[in-house]
Amino acid sequence: MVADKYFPQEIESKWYEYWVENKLFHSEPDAREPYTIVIPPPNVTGMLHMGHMLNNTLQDVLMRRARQQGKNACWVPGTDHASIATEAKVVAKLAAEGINKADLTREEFLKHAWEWKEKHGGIILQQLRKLGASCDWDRTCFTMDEPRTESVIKVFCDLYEKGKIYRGVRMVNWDPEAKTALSDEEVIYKESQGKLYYLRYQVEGTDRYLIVATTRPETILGDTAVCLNPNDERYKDIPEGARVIVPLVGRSVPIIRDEYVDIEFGTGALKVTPAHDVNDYMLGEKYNLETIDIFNDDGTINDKVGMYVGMDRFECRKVIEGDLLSAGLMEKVEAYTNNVGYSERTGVAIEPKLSMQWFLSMKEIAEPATKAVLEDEIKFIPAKYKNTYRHWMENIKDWCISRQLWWGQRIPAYYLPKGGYVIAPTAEEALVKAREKAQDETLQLSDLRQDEDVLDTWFSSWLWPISVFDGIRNPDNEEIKYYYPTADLVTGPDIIFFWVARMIMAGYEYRSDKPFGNVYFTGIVRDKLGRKMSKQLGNSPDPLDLIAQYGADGMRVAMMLSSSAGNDVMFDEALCEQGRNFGNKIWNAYRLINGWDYSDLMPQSKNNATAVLWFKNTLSKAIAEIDEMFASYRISEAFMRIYKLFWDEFSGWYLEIVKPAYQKPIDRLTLDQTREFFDQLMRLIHPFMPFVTEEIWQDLEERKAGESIMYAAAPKAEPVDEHLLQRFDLVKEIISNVRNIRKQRNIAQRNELTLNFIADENFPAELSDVVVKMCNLSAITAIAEKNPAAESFMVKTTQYFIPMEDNIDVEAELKKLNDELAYLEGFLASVMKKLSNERFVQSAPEKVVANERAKQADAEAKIAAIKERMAALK
RNA sequence: GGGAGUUUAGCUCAGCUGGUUCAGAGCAUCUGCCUUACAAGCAGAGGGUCGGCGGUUCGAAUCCGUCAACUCCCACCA
Repeated sequence: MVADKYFPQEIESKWYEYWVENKLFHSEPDAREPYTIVIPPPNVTGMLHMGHMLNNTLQDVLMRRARQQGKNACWVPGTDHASIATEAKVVAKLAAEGINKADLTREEFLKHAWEWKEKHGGIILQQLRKLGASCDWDRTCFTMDEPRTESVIKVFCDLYEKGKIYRGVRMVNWDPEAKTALSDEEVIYKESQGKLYYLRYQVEGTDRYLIVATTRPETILGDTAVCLNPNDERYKDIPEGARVIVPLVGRSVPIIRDEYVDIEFGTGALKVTPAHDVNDYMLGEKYNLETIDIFNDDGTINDKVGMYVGMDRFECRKVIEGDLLSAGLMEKVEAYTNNVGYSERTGVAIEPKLSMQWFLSMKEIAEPATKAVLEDEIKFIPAKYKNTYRHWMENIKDWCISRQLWWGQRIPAYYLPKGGYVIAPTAEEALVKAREKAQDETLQLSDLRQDEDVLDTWFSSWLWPISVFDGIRNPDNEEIKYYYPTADLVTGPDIIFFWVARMIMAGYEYRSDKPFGNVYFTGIVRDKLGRKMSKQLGNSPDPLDLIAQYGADGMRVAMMLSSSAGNDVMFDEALCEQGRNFGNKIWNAYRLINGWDYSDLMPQSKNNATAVLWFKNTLSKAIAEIDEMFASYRISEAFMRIYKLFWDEFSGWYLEIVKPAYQKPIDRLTLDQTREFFDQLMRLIHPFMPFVTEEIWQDLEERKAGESIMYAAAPKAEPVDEHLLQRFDLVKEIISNVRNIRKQRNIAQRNELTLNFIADENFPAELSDVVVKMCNLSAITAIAEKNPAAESFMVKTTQYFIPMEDNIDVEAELKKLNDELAYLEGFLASVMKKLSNERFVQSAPEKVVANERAKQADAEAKIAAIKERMAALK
């Protein structure tokens, strides 16, 4: 017996515990077909936000649906160590305690970091439970736990041995806040308002000045050339080998000429700072220029040049601007908008910086991964992301995988005392290799120095679908063979390069197989004004508050209601309310049938038999459509179909038809069939609303201990009697017409009416009991002639009359008929226009033409009937 | 600068290979109802030149061209 009122909060935690206690989420390899999803691991110290809600609701729907289909469903949860983000948080926390990271040893810092992880880590997974996520918690992984770390190190060593990992000095994106290199993907370009400074460079030994435009005057400290376009007429007179003096710095640097310089931009003269600009770096390489790195790792000026030492780069820009002005070396300053790269994690402006980093060469590894997506071996939903993917993959650059951080997997490179390094998974193995390499058996562990850097977080998570089943360390284990490749991946398009593409590469590199069959891209959750949800705007509701208020089921419905694949979700709290209301509807429908008395003696009425037959077909038809929608990943549509099935067709029509009169019993057969329908409906709804459906399903019958709707088979579609459904639509239309007349004439439902009709083939005689009940008719009888003293209406070609004791409003009736006539004549005219068009009759398919002829006949019959009726009224 | 996508009712979106008067759904709105499952509800109603223009076709929301607006991705000329 369920409670009177629907309070989701009262049932949800109960069933979640039940599922967990009975290990209903747990999966082990067996004979069934596997269905696997690996969770996109959230940041270990993160908090749940609306994006997680959307993402995990979808995954849970897919999981629960798979279980209903008899698959062995396994959803692997876990968290990501998120090296930069987490390290930044720990640094900030230590700073708040007055501890400077620089004063700590690596070991001390990591101790703090692990403490932080133990304290905050996994909160997010606890939160997911509130949503009803059916993850196999026994399998919870962490990208930096031991098996995952060993896998990462093993892969690093392997790729190194394959010659795919190399070390070198390159221009990288430097984050002066986190003091680490970033990959290209971690840099976000934003338009910013800046200035374009025109600086005066004196041509050495002359009075002439070259005017050079730059957005970054502070980098003059690192200037090692000025570059002109060889075709630039303005500078033809400047002799080869001329030099200029860098303003303020006084350094003499060569003038070089290269077509790279855009004659149109600025003055056509470019200052070259090879250490601090990617393009300048390439010029520097080409012309063998000196490289002067003027910044410290934190973005302050170093002592290389001996000016402005210790000053922050932006502070320095201001000061230099003033100094240039007062020295008369500034021609002018213009407002200028340009794109500046910012760190995705810390938000500070990126400083291009030359440094020694580790790279993974991507070209080869990308090939099979590109092919897999283009050939639909892996399907993207929606498919439009295939283009994005292809474009990136075909222009892929090497991946900078080293980070100057401590929180992460330390690069297994060990430097020898006399130069050179070896790569090995452990220090002991490294020592063996080092002794061999150095031809020195006396080398000790303490002689080796391990690389200080850690690996990019994504270098760990790209292995996720494999490493969670230990498929890197033990490639032949039973689990990886059973669960891999996984079925679906649900994630956001923002990490298509960071993660999705790289998982595909790792999949082919390490399993020679795809990591997943389908990638379902969700959109971004925005507020109802279309703005991204953000902490600063304060427009991001706390999902847990919403769950507390509307229930997890309501929350899940809200996520399903407006999210077709790849589209952003405009979230509105009203959607949660709608979800909760639907839960309430289900609850009350169940309370209704649950409260019915039944009688074994009572035969099933024709009315009830009809209703049961109709709903059986309606249900089957819906199931077939829902199956189709799931198959094409139109999950929101599937939900909406179920929503309408339950609310309109089941509650609005079926239950109203079979509902016994007050305090009257229902016949046993109808009751049983209704409860069976309810059972099926609960199963259909369960993937979307697991809690309320479990509560009711458990109440519907005595269940065995540990039994759950989660494993009740999905309802199957039976063949549908379309003719019956069409005939029933006539019934609905008749009922609706009668209701309208009642309303217009203000006749209460409890007052019986008589309904007459002029019989023809469009009168659903076999279903008429339903009309009698729903319209509260004393009788429904055929008459031969029109009844002028009656309200009338028409359904298809059949005319209906409700005799009225008082006079009917002839004027109004005529007007009604007239409107209808006008409509039908217009309709007929449009049909005739087509049919009289020879070319239409010739070129249109037969079916279409036949259809038009049928419409013609139908309209003509109706028009005739209306005209007769009008004549009778007059 | 290059590319992709979007534009249909007040809002969020369906509308797949052109063909029913094809212009739909949910929500919101309006009207009438506390009818003993549910007012978190029931019964009804209104609401759109399918972004603009042009073309193909017997026939266009649907195909083509063009213009406009918005969104996103990539590149990063100082």
